[in-house]
Amino acid sequence: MSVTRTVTLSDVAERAGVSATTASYILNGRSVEMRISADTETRVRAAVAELGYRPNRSARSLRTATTSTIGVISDFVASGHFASQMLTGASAAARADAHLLVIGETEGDPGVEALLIEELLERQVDGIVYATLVTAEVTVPPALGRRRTVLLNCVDPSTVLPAVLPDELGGGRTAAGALVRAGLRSGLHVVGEDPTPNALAGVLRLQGIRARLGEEGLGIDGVVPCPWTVAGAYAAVDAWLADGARPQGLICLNDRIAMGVYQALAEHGLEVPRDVSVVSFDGSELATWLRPEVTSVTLPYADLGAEAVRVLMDPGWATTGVVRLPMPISAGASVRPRPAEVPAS
Amino acid sequence: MSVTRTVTLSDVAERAGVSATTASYILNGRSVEMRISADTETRVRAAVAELGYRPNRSARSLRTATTSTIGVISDFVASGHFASQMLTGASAAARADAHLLVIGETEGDPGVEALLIEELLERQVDGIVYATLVTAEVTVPPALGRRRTVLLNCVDPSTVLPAVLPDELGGGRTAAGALVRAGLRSGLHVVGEDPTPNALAGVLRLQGIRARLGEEGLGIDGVVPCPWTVAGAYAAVDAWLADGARPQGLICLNDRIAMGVYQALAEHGLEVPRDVSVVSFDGSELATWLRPEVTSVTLPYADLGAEAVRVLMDPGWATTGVVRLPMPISAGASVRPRPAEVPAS
DNA sequence: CTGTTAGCGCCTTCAA
DNA sequence: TTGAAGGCGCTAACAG
Repeated sequence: MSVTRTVTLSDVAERAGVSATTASYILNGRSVEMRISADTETRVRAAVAELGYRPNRSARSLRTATTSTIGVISDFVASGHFASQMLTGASAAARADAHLLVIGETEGDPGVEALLIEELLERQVDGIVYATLVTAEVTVPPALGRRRTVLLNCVDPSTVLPAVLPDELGGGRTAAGALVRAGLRSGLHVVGEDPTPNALAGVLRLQGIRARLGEEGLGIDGVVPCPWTVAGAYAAVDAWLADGARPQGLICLNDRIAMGVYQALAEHGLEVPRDVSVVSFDGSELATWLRPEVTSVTLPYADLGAEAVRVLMDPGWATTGVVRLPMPISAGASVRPRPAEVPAS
Repeated sequence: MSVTRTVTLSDVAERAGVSATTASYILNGRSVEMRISADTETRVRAAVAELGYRPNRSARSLRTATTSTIGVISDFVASGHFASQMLTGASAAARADAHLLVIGETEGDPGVEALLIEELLERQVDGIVYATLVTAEVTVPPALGRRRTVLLNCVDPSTVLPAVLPDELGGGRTAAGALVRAGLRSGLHVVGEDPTPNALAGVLRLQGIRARLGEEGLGIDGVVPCPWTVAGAYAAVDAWLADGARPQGLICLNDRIAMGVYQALAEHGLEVPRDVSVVSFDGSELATWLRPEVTSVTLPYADLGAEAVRVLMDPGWATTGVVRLPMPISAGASVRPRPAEVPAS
């Protein structure tokens, strides 16, 4: 029942009858390079197992000035309902490179943010991922200039820092394309409106939608403005329908809006997709919960997180620029197939 | 344009014309205790600012054997849809104590789990929070025995480790109480069934429901078994209603089930709460998205996370035992008020 | 009140 | 192929 003292590398070396140097080489996978005898290696590894030796990273970090740790600064990503997938993707990518994530959630407070960045820097993280819940333009704190940094789901026009974000423009095109392919040519409306000043998603999605429709000589008949919430969308669309609107196709700027739209349509006896085709954005679980499941252009959160970490680790890091990841469409049953296609044979 | 060498404590000391010891005392807030002159302190702080000094935690950790870092081992918490709030709560509580969180998401793989625990231990984390997405019984890996550990949202019957989880039994009572208070005395059914073998939530909620109803001389008329998903609940309840069932009150074991139930009820022309009162569990955002908003017994995720960290930091840690946090009810409009109450005046 | 000294555990040149 | 020695940056006795 002795007090369990920490087992150090020299304990292992002693036990194996070698010097700490030799043990260090072996444990760092340099035994071949150092041409260490198989026998020695076996003895050292045995000693490690018997003693339950575990390297002390603080010591190693002090010596090597690396920590195998990546810092994540985020506003609300961790708490976010599905943006937390960014963390998962990042975590998996980090692990693939034997790194761990230290997270600092700022809850949107610049003071907290500055504090947490300082905290990460003191901890000697090998790099920092600066993530935002909402795709937006930001100005990163200057303190980050001193450490390898990648922006996740945001861009800073004032720097050349690498950034990873979804291809919202392409996503907009994809959404519109789904309606075009279904043969819809009129009565097309967008539901939702850009909520925050520096958010990018809404603007770009709308732009993509217009571009794609334009290629077909089409356009949207209008935008039903509403907040990006279920209740907000319901209220706006309910009033709009009560006013006599009879749309053919609705593009909802996110899945929550789609849910509100479904509720409003039901209220007015309109059925999806029989009376109205609906397409949406996010590709969240909510999309699959609706009846019928809504076709949604997916925000590839996990991929974004993983890619950000990959860029961070990449030697060519500095010249990466802005990476835009595709937004795949997740097909539901909310778009009425083109009539001609049904009896195709 | 010199190469920016790391600024060390002795650089600061030199600049301020004092020894490193003195500088260290000052920066660790021990200047009063050490009765250091105000003038000296001022000079040191000025030097820190001028040089942009930032302490190196690796060195400090090596010396003090503490890291101001808490490790979190979780299966799917980070990616989880709303359980990620546990992380937020934990993060906030940790920050309140100047700690940061290092997360290791295992994705349910025991091999990965063992690896990540090792990784955390090597990094000398001050403590470990072992969290699960689903409230369940687990067996924690033995490696955790060597470090201060708290279980979050799970218990390990084979150990005396402190655990923090929701009071599901009380939650069940609360849910049933909502229906009792509304004057419902018959036609009460539970929707959902325990999905996984070691999950605790379903069993305890049901038990709480039965206990509360029992106090009123009531009972549930039956359980409509179904998976804890929207589609699963819809299918089960739709079939059940088609069979002629006409319930008065439904207690859904989670919010997704409630959504499926709403869909099925609508399909059969039944209105909430006019025809059927509905109560549910989770208190997720989804609950507020339904029309009418469903009354839901809330899983206090953020509190759970915060409490786990608090327990971990507590000196009396070892004797904490199992902490059960209350599940508050979030009132919606899905329970029909007792008729007598309407014309109360 | 402040400075001197001695490591924390590990990696890595250098010498053997 | 292995060992001895030094130091990463910081803290904490112990002296003055």
